[in-house]
Amino acid sequence: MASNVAPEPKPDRRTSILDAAERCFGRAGFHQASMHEICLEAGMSPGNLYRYFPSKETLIAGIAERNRNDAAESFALAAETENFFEGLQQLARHHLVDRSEHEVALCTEIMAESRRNPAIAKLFHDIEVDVKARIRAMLVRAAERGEINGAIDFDNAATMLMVLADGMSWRRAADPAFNAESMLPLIFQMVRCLLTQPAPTETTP
Amino acid sequence: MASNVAPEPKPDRRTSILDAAERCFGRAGFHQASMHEICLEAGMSPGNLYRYFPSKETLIAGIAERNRNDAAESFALAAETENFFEGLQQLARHHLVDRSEHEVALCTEIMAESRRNPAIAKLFHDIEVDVKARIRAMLVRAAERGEINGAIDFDNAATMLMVLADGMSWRRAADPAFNAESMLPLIFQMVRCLLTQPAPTETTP
DNA sequence: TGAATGAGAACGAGCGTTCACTCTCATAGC
DNA sequence: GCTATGAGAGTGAACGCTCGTTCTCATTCA
Repeated sequence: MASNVAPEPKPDRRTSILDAAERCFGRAGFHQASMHEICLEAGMSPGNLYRYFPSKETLIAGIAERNRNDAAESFALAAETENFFEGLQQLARHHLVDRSEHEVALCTEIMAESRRNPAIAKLFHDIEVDVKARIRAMLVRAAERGEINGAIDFDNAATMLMVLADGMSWRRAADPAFNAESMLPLIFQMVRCLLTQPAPTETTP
Repeated sequence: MASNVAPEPKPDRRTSILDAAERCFGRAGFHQASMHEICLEAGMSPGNLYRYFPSKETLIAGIAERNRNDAAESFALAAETENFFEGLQQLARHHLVDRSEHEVALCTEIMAESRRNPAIAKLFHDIEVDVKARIRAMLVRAAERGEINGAIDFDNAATMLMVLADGMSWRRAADPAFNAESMLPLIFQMVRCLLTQPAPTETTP
């Protein structure tokens, strides 16, 4: 991380700018946070900041990319556990409970932005696909080990787990007083049911 | 709802402006849609539009209020069914599947805005509280009828249902290709489990 | 010395908003 | 019947301001 081979002389400068921007964006939103504000937060003049990021757009993209990559990475770690439900529990705690309010706020911002900024949308979508593939792989492995029902639709089940995670995120964003931890037992009750019971008769009345 | 006692001569003008604003906001976001754009969409000059809404802020608040009220209202209707699971199914279809992509987009915008605009936050929170109370009442009534387990924690269960709904919303927002309808069977499998099975042993390891 | 690094005033564009004005039309006065 | 009156709907150029960005110039370091 410290010494790059080729042409990245001081990555710390860039990350500290991203840190400052993240604070401002989380506080005020992508389009209400001004570059002056970010410069102030980063302790840096506009002229200098623009030597590291050529536009506000790239700053937004940088934040979004870093945030999404962090999520995907933390995910990859927990996906490697031997016991499926234990891995899932660890994942849930990290992703649903431990995240700061600030991170949750940033997520809502990225989400809203990705609906109108194609570059962000692509980033967002690619990582979503990656995460879903990982969850699916976790499920398949768990089924092979006999931990969950092998007859379920793995794609739908993976999507459902993402729905649950998203729901917890949105709830945290909507209500600062929401106690994510207290919901975990119910979440796991439902997930166990989802993954171990036979699929319901697919009636669509 | 109507603030003035007597002289509300042409409410259609206000709603048609709100309609135009909703289209613009959904397309570009609250802070990237310009008043000029909204004026154009409404077929009206800025000067005239400002006779109906004194600021962009009030326009945003108007949109958010209308949107939230619509959601709460559609909710109140379905909550009155006799059979609990039937009412829930109807509610789910209306709220999770039938909503247009545009409405979903607007929701992400309102959510992001409510994290930094206290007026919107209050609006948002009040309606959330109202909806949760309604769901809770539905659950209590269902328990009295013996449709669901009477020993569950009604508050947590109501919150969990909202988590599910939020998750579906967010998933739709994140992925335009997401097929909400195909998830309904799984949702209902999980909800049945949540509401009819005994609560899990509350281990927090 | 020369390149890298940094500062901060300045710029033009675009924003939300205002203001001076016109148009429309029902009523009043003759 | 015809014009004067006045109130409200509607207009759009213009304003002040803030924004993202750039430019010029200083400082630091090797």
